[in-house]
Amino acid sequence: MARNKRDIDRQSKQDEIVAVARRLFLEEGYEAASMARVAREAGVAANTLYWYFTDKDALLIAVLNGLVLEALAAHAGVQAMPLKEQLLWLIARFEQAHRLVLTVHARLEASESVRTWHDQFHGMLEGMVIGQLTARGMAAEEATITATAGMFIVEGLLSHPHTARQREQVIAWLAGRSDDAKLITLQGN
Amino acid sequence: MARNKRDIDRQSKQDEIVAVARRLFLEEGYEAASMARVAREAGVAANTLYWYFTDKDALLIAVLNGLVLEALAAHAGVQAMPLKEQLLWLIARFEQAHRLVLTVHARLEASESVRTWHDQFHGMLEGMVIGQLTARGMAAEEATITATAGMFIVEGLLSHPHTARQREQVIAWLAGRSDDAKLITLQGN
DNA sequence: ACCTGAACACCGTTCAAGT
DNA sequence: ACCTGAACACCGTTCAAGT
Repeated sequence: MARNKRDIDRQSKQDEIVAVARRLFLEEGYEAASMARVAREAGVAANTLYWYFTDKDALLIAVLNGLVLEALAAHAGVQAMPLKEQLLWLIARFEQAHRLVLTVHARLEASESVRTWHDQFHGMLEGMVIGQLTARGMAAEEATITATAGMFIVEGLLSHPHTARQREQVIAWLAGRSDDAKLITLQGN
Repeated sequence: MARNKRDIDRQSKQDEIVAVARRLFLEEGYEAASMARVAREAGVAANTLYWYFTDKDALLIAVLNGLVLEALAAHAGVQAMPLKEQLLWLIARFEQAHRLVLTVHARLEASESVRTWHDQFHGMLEGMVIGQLTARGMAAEEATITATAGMFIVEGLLSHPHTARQREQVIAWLAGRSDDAKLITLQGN
């Protein structure tokens, strides 16, 4: 909670750096966008970045949090749609950030902070999917497995170039699978 | 086709370097294992590596080719098993190489040679899965989609830490999906 | 043909010094 | 508190020189 002017200044400066980093990370990739480059485009010396962020991974996480927060806000507008449409929306939205999906996975082993962020993100997203599936009548255990498989498929689509047709088909396949599970659940009752 | 002694010498020296690189890449990761380190443990100067390999990505590809070739040979012994068992075998086999799965994806954009290798590998593996699914009676188009989704799920399992129980369940879920498809195909006839 | 020492252009990060 | 110039320890890679 930023109170006084100093905190607000610090926050806005930090935001400015994150904005530059976000643009460069998305345009050229995490590895190709050096700290020196980010600093130059933000109008500060390279080592000044370390006054605001402990290291490059912390800067990455700040960028990711921004992207996720905006996506969550935008998701409110589509959360009433069928799950299949929501997944297609999600993939389309994160397509421009597909490089960062690969980056996060690549830095999992080297950076504990990235690993922590990744685990929390996965947990949150899976929780949302499980919630929707159970609300639609799927059994809890089946919903958990379906959510895990669904995450993997979404990640796969984001990580691999593919045609619009392929995307449609794979997501329809996934949705069909969860429909079957619901049917089986209902038959069981 | 190595004919004379010189070619054989070159080949064996190359193999020696690849063996060292493989051990280091698997143990410490591609990024952490520097060219200097590989060279030192192989008993040559760092720049000597560039006499045998054009760059670090070429060395990575040589390591990957070795792993894949050995896996293909070993696969002969399990190819009669149900697809579900084959997938579990595949995941168990590449578990120790899970870091390299992330590495390949991370280097897709930066390195054209890695991208080419990755695309060929995906094509080969998907082809094998599609072949098995159609041989078991699944329709061609459905088999293609199932194979794509299956690859994504296997990659997801290799990329994310998980329990043996989770692995069993997700693979069973996937196998169940392909059984349903076969059933539908048969009903259609 | 094969191998090397020395150098190059980077990289993320640290530190002492300034205001 | 905030920012910097200079340096540090690396990195992959290149090149001229040796045998």
